[in-house]
Amino acid sequence: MNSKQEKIFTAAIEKFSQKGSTNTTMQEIAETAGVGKGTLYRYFKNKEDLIFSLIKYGIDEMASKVKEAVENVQDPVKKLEIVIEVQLEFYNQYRGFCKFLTREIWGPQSKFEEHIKEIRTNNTVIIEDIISQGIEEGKLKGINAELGAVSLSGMINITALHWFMFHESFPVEKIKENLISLYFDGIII
Amino acid sequence: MNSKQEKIFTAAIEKFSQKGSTNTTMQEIAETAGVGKGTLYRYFKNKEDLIFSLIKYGIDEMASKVKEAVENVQDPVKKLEIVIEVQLEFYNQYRGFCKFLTREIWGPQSKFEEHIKEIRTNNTVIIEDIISQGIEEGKLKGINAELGAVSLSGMINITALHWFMFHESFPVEKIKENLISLYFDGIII
Amino acid sequence: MNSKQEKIFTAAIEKFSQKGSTNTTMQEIAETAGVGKGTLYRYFKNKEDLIFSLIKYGIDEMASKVKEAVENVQDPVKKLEIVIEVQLEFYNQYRGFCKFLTREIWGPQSKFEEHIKEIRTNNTVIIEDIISQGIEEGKLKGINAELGAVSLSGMINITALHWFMFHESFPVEKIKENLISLYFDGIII
Amino acid sequence: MNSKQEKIFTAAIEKFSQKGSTNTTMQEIAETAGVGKGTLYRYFKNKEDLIFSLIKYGIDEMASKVKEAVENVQDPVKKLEIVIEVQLEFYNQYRGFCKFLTREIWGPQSKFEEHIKEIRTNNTVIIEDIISQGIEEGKLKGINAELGAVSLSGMINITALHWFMFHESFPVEKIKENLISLYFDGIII
DNA sequence: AATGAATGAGACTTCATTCAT
DNA sequence: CATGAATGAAGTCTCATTCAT
Repeated sequence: MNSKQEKIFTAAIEKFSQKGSTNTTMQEIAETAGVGKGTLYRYFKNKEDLIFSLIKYGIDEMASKVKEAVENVQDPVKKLEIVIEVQLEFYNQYRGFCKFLTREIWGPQSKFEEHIKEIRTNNTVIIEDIISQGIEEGKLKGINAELGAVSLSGMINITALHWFMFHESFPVEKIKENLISLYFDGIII
Repeated sequence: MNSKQEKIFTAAIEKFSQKGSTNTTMQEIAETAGVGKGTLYRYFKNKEDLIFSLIKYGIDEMASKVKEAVENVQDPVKKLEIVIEVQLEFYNQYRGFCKFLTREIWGPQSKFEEHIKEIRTNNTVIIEDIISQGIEEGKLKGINAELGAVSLSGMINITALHWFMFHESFPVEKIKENLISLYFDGIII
Repeated sequence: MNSKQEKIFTAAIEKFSQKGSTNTTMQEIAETAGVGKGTLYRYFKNKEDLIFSLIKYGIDEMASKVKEAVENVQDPVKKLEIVIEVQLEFYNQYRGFCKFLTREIWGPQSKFEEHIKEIRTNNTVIIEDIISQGIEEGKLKGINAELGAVSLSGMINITALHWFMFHESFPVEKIKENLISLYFDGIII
Repeated sequence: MNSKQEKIFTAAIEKFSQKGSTNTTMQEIAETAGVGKGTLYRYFKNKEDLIFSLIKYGIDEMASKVKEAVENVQDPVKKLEIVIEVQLEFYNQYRGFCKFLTREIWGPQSKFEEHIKEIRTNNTVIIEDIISQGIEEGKLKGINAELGAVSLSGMINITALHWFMFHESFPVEKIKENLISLYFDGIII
């Protein structure tokens, strides 16, 4: 990735996570990134494009990390455990992005609703497929796979966000254990 | 509640849920409510106050419905079932509010962060208390009660929102069953 | 006409005639008119709308003055004389508008080209009709009426503009005589 | 003339005639000319200089064509006929320049007002001198020579522009005949 | 010499808020 | 009390110009 674009991305996430995308001005992003205001518009068509690119970049990044981690694992139960672990780690490492993402993904997407749907789907579908596989193999309960995937997504996302906002520390290991216990002892037959 | 204030609330939720609070102008709210722009400022100090009042009103409303429904029930397991049911029903009935709330509650609270924390806590604490009670009574697993509460909250909220946005219908009964199955068979010993 | 709109019109013509519409900022117009910047946008959708409204208003004004002056005259030659006189007087009285109009009417109309054509036509057609009438009555030479109308329009407009820019005074009477002599002794049989 | 400068001139006229000089960016001109943006600044001090150079180049070109064509002619009436013919031909051949010129020459000259005056004068004075000569020789009416020159200029310019904008074809011969008839039978004793 | 990435002044426009009616 | 015309701070975006390569 281009180094200047990277600086802009980093600056944007920092600001967006602190103040929300709507309350952050392009001016602020430029200053934080250490570039001129006009430079932002060389790399992104407009503010909306910058936001959308960030969402896409972040989700794709997370999704690919999850895919990679799960690739050579066969057991769907083990796979789900890895999903939880990787996502928690990702959120922990990129807390700003986590905050930013949660807001934007449920926001009024107006212009790029379709893209957001697609992006969001890409992420959820990974989990959904694992659950479907697990159900077929008789290792997981026969619940609605989509609902199972969305629920897990929501649990992880909201819990992480809650901890970032209400607690000083984020004990990934402890939270992971709890979430797995909570989600597994129900879903495993 | 004053009738004019109610009209404003209704109009605001309608607009906020469609376009987000930042993309909604006071003008639009006034027009939708059928009152003059200046009138909004008789009932609310400013836009921020209107947003905050809405959040508070909505959450308090939901919390009081939950409290009321749970009041005379002893069994914590039954209580949790009721929580899920009541919240799903509430979101279903006030879909606009559900969308609005999810965005705002995780948004950049800037000015009234403390109030939001308090409000959000009020809601989560109900669930947390039920879980604590259940653990003491030996009916629920000994997980971290706060995490259990936040997880449930997230599951319900995100799942509801997902269904509103990706599916035509919202089969409350079916979703309730699935969520209960998912959450219960794990948390119940 | 609304008094504030009139103030804006006057201010806009003053500025536009001095610096051209593109080099005049909405800020300047607001200041000159003694109103707030936002007020401009209560009366006009945007800058383009303001420019277009001015053109339309001015041309309609001039056309209606011409029509009125010519109404009860029968002789087409006398009519043409009146046209020249009225237009010169109009340009003389509203020099700023004359400058502004000449630039805009031949400018890159982009968005409202069709409207401009219509407006410009409305004005030229009055002269064209008089010429056609004169030809039918055998009092004017059988030249192309449209060309005759456009030529006269151009002569008047460019001559007026030239005098405003290169001479201190604008001797309407003298110029009128010269133009009539020039245009008449050719067109009259 | 340098070949790269010529490419820039051609590109600039094309764009200016289409969108007006203010609505054309240096970027666009560079792209159309097939050179880098920075190169424009090797050949012209800035955008204003480019515009001014174009005006000067075009008018000088036209004026020299007129001068050349008129050089060995004695009769002032014949001279005027040639002026009309040459200018119409010139406009017809360089329609884009005709549009561009008409706008700019009457535009808000701000920075180079004096130069424009000089340039414009150069052109008008040729006609003015012919008229003066004709008056002295007793072949033309004793009207104000400057007004006669400006009027003819205006007639030709505006008529040409009108035909470019409102009609598909530009029948030079027909228009020439009409203009000569119109202008001559009045100005010739 | 030629290029085009980078810059930032400045333009247009929106909208929360005020206040005279 | 209610209204909506008026305001101007502030935001997004454009584009002439510079300068390192």
